[in-house]
Amino acid sequence: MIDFKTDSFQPGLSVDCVIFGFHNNELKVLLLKMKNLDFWALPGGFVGKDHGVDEEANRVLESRTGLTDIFLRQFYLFGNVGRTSTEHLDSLEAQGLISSDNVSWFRKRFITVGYYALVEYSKVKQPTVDDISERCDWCSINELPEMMHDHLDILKKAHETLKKELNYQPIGINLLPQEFTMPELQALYETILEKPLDRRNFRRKMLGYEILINTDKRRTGVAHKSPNLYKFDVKKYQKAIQGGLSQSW
Amino acid sequence: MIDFKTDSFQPGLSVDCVIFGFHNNELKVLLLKMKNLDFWALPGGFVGKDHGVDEEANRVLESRTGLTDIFLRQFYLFGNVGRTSTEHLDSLEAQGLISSDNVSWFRKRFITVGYYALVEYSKVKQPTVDDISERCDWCSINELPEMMHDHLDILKKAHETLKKELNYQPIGINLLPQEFTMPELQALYETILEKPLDRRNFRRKMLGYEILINTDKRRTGVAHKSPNLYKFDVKKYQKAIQGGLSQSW
DNA sequence: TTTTCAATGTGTCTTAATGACACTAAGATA
DNA sequence: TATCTTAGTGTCATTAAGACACATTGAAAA
Repeated sequence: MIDFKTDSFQPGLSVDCVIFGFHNNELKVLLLKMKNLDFWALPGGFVGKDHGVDEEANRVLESRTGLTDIFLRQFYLFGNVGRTSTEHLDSLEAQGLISSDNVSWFRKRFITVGYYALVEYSKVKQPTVDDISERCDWCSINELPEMMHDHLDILKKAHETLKKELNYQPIGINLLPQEFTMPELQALYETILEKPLDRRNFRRKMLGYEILINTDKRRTGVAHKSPNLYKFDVKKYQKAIQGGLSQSW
Repeated sequence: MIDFKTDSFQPGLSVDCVIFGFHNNELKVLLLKMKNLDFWALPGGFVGKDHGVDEEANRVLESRTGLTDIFLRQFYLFGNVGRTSTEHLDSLEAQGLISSDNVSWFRKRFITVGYYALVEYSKVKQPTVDDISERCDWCSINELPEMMHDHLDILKKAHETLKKELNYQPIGINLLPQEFTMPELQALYETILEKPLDRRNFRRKMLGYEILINTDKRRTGVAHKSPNLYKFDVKKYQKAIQGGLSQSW
């Protein structure tokens, strides 16, 4: 149960984080299952009156993953009037997940700022539940459960934005382990873009960015030719993010 | 003077519009000069409790330009704690531009949603002032006056966003008159991108998009060869905006 | 031990897009 | 009529992208 008696939050404003991870060749999102209810929500929070919105997004991310200094980007403000579901609020209230003191606070019209983060799946500590959620799990974006309010729209828009960002900047340093193979990197791109890519052309293009370092090690224990392990050249990677990769003009 | 006694607005939330126009080969922005004060502000508004944020942005745009159905896009939420200037608020108050009843409302921590619009300069009715502004003028983005709060940051970010958008979608249908010449279109691109482009390559690329219709008319009265007039093929233009122009993946 | 299998690594050709670049044409003005 | 300024146009070279096939490796199966 969250208590707002202190009135120390910006009213009608929340932050929701779409936390992407990559595992088993699937793009996953970290979601919370509401206690005793059949819908899930994006991890979110409310913005303290003396805290920046970015700050709150980072706090949410850290509280759910234990990670700091992570790629996290604001992508949209969702400000339609009907974006919250009164049915869902009814359910939360019925389950006692909103204190009676706070009911009016939660019933107000809310806008929410969407952020998306890219995190390394294996680095996320098995996320702990809180007062209002009974599970915090990775869900494949291909099999999403029913979601609270407009959280599905938020998630979809985050994914769209991510797809677009791939045209401007490299990706992977936050989503993959330190060392990875070219096919793994390709699988990540294919998963995000939801389409297959040519192996040879992908390799050529990716190597052309000059952000990869060949570690001269190989991944062993696979029932086929052992692939080469690469890591990112962090400096060049950052520079590529700054400067943007390919611009049309 | 704006009165908030009704308390019918989302507290601590505003909308600011960066309204771009193109005139004399300069990119211009519509700004308001605060009455008797030496700083200017983006046209903005507050979000009614039962109105969507997009809706309010459209209302602001229409109230300042008289135009509806205009390209208008949300691009960022500005949510830092210190983004409003107490000095500026002091000045507004000293000038009596904020009613004493509303002082506390305005002094609250505010976040603002940035929108940018592309409008045809000549179609904008000479904008009327309101209670708190004494002028509403087009300012060249190269010679901007001192601006209120973080409005310069907002403007800069809008311009950046616009530059990026040029990679994805055509531009001009909202900024240029119905009929225009290729050099005029090029000047628009050069102005937005802040760099010169090769005439021949620009023409080739632009015609390659297949969104232009040659009207077989010419612009007369110029002291040199009269250039051809083009117009946009609205259907194809819209389709190009939907589908995006060039994607790297 | 050998064979099989499944995935990896690699190079070339073709086509498309981009960048660089110079001359002729038109129309008003001097 | 000459001049001046800008518009219109085409080619070559370079780069990026798309399509495509075969040899290699290493575990697992035979």
